[in-house]
Amino acid sequence: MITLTEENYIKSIYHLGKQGVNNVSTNAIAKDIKTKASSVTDMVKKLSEKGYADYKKYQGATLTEKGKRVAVSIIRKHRLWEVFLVEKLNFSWDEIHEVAEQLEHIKSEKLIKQLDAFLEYPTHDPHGDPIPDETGKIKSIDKILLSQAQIGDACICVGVQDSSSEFLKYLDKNNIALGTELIVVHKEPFDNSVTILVSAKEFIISNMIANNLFVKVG
Amino acid sequence: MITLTEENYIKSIYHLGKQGVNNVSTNAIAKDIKTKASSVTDMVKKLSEKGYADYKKYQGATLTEKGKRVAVSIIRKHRLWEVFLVEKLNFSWDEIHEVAEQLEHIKSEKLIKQLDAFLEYPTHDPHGDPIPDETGKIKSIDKILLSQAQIGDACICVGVQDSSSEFLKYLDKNNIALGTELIVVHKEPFDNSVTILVSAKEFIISNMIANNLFVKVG
DNA sequence: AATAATTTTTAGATTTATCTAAAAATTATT
DNA sequence: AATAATTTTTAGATAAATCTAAAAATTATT
Ligand SMILES: [Mn+2]
Ligand SMILES: [Mn+2]
Ligand SMILES: [Mn+2]
Ligand SMILES: [Mn+2]
Repeated sequence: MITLTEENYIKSIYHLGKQGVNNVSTNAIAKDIKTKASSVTDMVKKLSEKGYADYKKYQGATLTEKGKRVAVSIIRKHRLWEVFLVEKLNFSWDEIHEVAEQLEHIKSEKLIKQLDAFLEYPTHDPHGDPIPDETGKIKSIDKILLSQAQIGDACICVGVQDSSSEFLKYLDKNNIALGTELIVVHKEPFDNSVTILVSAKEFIISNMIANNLFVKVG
Repeated sequence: MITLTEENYIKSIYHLGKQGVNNVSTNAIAKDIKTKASSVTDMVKKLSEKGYADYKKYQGATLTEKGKRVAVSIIRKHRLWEVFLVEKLNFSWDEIHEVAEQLEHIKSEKLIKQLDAFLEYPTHDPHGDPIPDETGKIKSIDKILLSQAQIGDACICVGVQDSSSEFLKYLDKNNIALGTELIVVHKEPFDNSVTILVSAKEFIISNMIANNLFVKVG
């Protein structure tokens, strides 16, 4: 039996492990989960005992294959529920994450299988993140951060790095959604802001925005 | 903040309070929740402190208005989710209860409002139980147990008392569903079994079955 | 290489929900 | 009314997840 708390730690280790180092530090998990390092040490020991993680003192944690399977399964549920909320219940993309954080822990094989079918096997969630298939396979498209695009590049928005409500509302306000086409007109060396051309209008976005928006070039 | 455990106790007190006495006994709750009486005493004290229940030592517990509102809200969620599982995800009525037990605790006003709309404001769940409206109002139809029906009564099945998988599968196997029409042909005084006429065929059901099937006469 | 700063772990408490065993109160039976 | 049976409560323990404060180990800086 795996508890909700254990699931959240596993998810955190998975996400942090993706973005850089394999051995995820105690402090990194603590910050992510909003708990104290001492609590993380305890939990990471438990996950190790249960076979979900490898852990040696002072060396951080990594997920075992078993742990990874759990992580991917939770992420699959999370993203399918997000699709459901947007497609079927008319939520907007900035309102879904918190609800999906709860729904991802519902335990029923059949539920998620049927939900997947009901949504007609979506491949990406409303934030552009790929949905792992039943076997845990994740096929990610090649996307780059808008901040990495070159002047003259014609891009399509395909995802967000940060899916906080504040950031998503900013994009809504400025008519940027997934699928929106844009051209990089100028990159200001001084502050790394980017001038983009969206629906025939020029528009300047800060480096922070450009650093959180994924695009596909070409 | 109300915990999942507190919600389950409140739901139990509500259900037990309906079926008979107002002051629900410690033992009754313990049996229902599958816990020990001593645990119930502790929790009932806490619910009382938090204003969800009235409790005096050795006198059992009743829900306050606040407690009742919580109970009805959980029941509303439970039943809406059951409708969703059957109508949208092709679950059968004997598979939904356990999943709904989990889903009923998801916290999001908008979620349940939108789900209700998505399901087109259903009035009853797949077991024939009424779904409380947004304000908490429950309009129940007048139904009786089949065991109470008289010989010659033409009935329509409208609900089940017991919604265990075993009972529901029994009904499925014998082609009895909500909406099925039947006529009471005979009531055997010796064992209280009931002979019914369903789709032009006679069929004997035990008293136990007749005691768990709700019908509308006329 | 020694010292300082930071990170991580340990030790001990706390909170929530549970349990067992015993005591107290209530209810039923003689 | 006294005794027996049952129900309910209390007292004390336990498990999960958290916390604070202090100790230990690691990493960075002089
Ligand atoms: Mn999300
Ligand atoms: Mn997402
Ligand atoms: Mn149910
Ligand atoms: Mn039901």
